[in-house]
Amino acid sequence: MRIGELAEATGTTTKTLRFYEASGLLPPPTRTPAGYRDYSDDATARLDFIRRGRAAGLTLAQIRDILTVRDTGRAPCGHVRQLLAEQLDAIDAQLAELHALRATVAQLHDSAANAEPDTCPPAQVCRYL
Amino acid sequence: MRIGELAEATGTTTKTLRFYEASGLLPPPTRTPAGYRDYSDDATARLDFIRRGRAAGLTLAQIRDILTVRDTGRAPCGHVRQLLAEQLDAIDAQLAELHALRATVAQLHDSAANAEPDTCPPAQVCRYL
DNA sequence: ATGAACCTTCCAGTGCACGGGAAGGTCAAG
DNA sequence: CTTGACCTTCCCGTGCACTGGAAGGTTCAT
Repeated sequence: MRIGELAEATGTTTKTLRFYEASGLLPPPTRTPAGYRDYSDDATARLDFIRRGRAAGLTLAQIRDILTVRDTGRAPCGHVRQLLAEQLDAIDAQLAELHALRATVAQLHDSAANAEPDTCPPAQVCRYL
Repeated sequence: MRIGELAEATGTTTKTLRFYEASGLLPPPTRTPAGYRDYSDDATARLDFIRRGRAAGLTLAQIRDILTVRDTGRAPCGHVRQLLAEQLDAIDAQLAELHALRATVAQLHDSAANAEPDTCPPAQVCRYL
């Protein structure tokens, strides 16, 4: 498939796909005689993985590290385990912070929802936050 | 308190404090006769709020919106509730994605931890990922 | 064979959240 | 009265993840 089709299929842009290739996230695909990029089907799975990682806040460098280990396989297994453990720790830390923020925002929202409309007259400071 | 003390007290830098002021996150403090910034104590609480939001992945623009509403208080209460609800939704979506990523990374890590060392001979592709 | 819709490389710019460092003013200690 | 640590503004640089646009080649339908 050509770059435009892959971009369409994965909900991204041709610009981003070339950028990912230059950044080492996508392996250089084969080319047609005219020089067009010709992607195989597993590119979509790879891009889905990248998209999931991005949506969860991983950097491209982190995602590239995981993919590189997967691709080369020459890294010692201990290194793979360590890398995955580090990613798990990072994700857990992020989850903890996100849960904490959710709690405070939820509390603010509850007090705003439970307040009487009359307790917030115009021209007075709104103390929901 | 002066800008250096405030930076020290909140674990940030004078550069960041001036940047926050220019970005509308911190109100311009009073000045000493010499032109030095002279912060009141509630600046530390405000910066703690900013720090919590940042740690959880909110942008400065989102934090500024919340702070602006709090400061002016002239926004209708419905707007405040809506803003908080949107933040909650965004946080929940981020949490869901982060949980999903955690699950896949945890699975990879488990299979790596449970694998026999001998099943990963050198020069063979490591299929932990 | 011509026009639209693709594709190529390359270079430059964007938005975010700062950080570096210059050039100069201020303040307390010795 | 000088030294050093602070402060001021101003402007440029950085890293990340793209995004825009120029200049040109390819493919395909009409």
